[in-house]
Amino acid sequence: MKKRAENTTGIREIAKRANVSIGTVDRVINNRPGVSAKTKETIQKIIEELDYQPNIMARMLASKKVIRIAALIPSVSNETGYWNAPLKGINEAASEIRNFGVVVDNYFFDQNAKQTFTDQADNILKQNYDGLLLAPMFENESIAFLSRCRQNHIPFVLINSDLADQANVAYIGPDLFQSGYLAAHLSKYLISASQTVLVVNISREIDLHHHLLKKEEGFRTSFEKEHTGVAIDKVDINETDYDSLQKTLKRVFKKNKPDLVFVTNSRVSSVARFFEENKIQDVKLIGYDFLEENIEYLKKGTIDFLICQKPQEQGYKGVMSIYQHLLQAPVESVQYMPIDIITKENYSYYKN
Amino acid sequence: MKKRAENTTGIREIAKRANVSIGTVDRVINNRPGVSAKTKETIQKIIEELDYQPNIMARMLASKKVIRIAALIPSVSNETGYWNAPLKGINEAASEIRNFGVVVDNYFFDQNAKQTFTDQADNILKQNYDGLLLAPMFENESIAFLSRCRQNHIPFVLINSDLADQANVAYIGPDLFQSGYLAAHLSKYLISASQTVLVVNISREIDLHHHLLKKEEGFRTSFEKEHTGVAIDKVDINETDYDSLQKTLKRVFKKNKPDLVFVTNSRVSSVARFFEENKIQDVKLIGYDFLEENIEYLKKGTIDFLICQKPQEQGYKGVMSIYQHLLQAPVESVQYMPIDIITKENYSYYKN
DNA sequence: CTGAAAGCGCTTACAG
DNA sequence: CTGAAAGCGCTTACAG
Repeated sequence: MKKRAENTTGIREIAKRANVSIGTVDRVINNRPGVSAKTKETIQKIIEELDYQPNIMARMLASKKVIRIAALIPSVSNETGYWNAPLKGINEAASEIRNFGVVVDNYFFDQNAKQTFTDQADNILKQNYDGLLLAPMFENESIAFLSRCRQNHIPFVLINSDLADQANVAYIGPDLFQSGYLAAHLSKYLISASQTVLVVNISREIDLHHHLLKKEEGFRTSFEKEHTGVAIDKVDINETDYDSLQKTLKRVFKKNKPDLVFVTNSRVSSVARFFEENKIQDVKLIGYDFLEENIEYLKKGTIDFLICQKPQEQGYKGVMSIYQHLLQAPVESVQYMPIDIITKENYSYYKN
Repeated sequence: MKKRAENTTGIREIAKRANVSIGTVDRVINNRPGVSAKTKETIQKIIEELDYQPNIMARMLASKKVIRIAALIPSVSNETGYWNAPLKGINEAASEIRNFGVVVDNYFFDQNAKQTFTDQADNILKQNYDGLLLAPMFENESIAFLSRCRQNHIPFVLINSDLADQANVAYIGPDLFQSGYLAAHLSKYLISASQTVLVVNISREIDLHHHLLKKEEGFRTSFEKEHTGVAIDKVDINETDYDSLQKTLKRVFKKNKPDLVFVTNSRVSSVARFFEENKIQDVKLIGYDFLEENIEYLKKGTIDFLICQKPQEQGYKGVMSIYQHLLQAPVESVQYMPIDIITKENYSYYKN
């Protein structure tokens, strides 16, 4: 390896040109008070001329600072292993930047209990982190939390589902509306005009899981726009255990059996199980996420296709984005994930 | 931000415990000669006990070293813009690690002239880089080049197409065989048994573009394995200009018109143009890569689907992998890209 | 074979 | 408002 070229652009060079000490230069670079307007100006001019870029390594070393990032995401439940993937991405990013003085602490909440969310939010605020990565599953609670983060000048990125007007550094995740829209578009290949579609939202806190509703909205819009004459019913299932789900679906199917079911999240495998146990074979089924249980049903043909949006990458990029921001580097504020279609034919090639 | 905890694990602490100077500790950490076997051993023991991890930032700063990486990839020709995407990924990675004393130099060669490849290879070897990123489009020339890299102890990663037994740090790109295999699998939905398929390889140096042949092999294997009775013809087109291509295809189609054409690289748009100009509408068409001209034909329905394998990510991960390796971090040695299927329905959501 | 000193490009008290 | 000194955790000559 070669030696770095003689440094003629450092803080020392600036000091020499401005006829001041490096301490003064440091003050204006870091916007610290105690510099006369005049010297400040001359120094800034020189900085521009030299196109000075601070040496991040020297800075981190000298300041002995550690960048502390908190990540708050749902815990992996026995109902769905989805959050394994974002967590993996978060940990991957964390280990890549550990060498550069960054610590990432993971916090988890139960998607079925919003109290656990607010508890963890309080926890995080007490610890005074430098940045936050959040999966804002509960809308109102998230908004309250983020408002307190803003008060404490803690920048944050959002992953998995978006929240409008939160002054977040970045959103990394699906375009929820488009995701539902594409699902509808593909559905049109599976059914014909004037058939019936059923949208199924499964969540104990549906009113709070705004992201499900955005997907539903995109789904409906696609059908409405193209005037297919397809009728769209919907059902919200507020209990996530299989028995409750079965009871509800039985009732709905008895009343009006659909030709296609669109499940707005990863719990599509429960519906597939319902199909299997009740020998329902003529109903198409679409849902979300590359989970082992979903893939099983995809293989068998019970599920027709799954939509997946790179959950691991969301975690990885989420951490990297907040880190880049804390390093004062520019960060793309909206990073939509691609909308991947998983079928029986290509699932074995998919990388989560 | 918090102060880093009191450092009780640094080189200084090791020196104290071993009753030596930090210079000696440095020598054993970096495997430099001039340390007695005995002190070396005691120091190593302490390093293990403390689970000592060197501070990369301090190391880079003190050594004034710059990590220099060369990237050698095809230039963007007017025939195909494919290599824009990997280049973008390379540059993205380069700018992310520039702060950490890394310089990435890009070199380009003309895919239609292997001389330009060997010239650039010579160039790179003269400059004594610390690491190399290579798209080994020309098989024999690449093998010769890499053998010289090994002699010079320059580690390298391969992207886009693999080469066996080269002792590379990593391969990042498609599983070529599987890519062709999946293409064949999906083709079966477009045609029926006992129809005819034509494989088209377009390249001025086909014998050297081994990666096209690997895709063809996967494609054939899939059909053979499932005994569909489909007949597979093939044609190699050695001139990449449209007129030559048209002439050849006209001849082939006259003799035996296929029901489906599989183009093994991104030049599928030329075949689409041929279809269009000659009013061929009943032949299915499959090819590679998310390029503007390909997407145009996909929209029109001339191309049925495209296979795409994250070219930008290949460039990004290629640089990051060689960088991690030079930092002594472990790197996954085979990183296959997902095999994405692009259709009229989902192309607008695809991220290259 | 080993040690002591200087320095990498910054930041952080402290002194004036 | 400004400067001089010490130090971050290493590496690099140089001296012995």
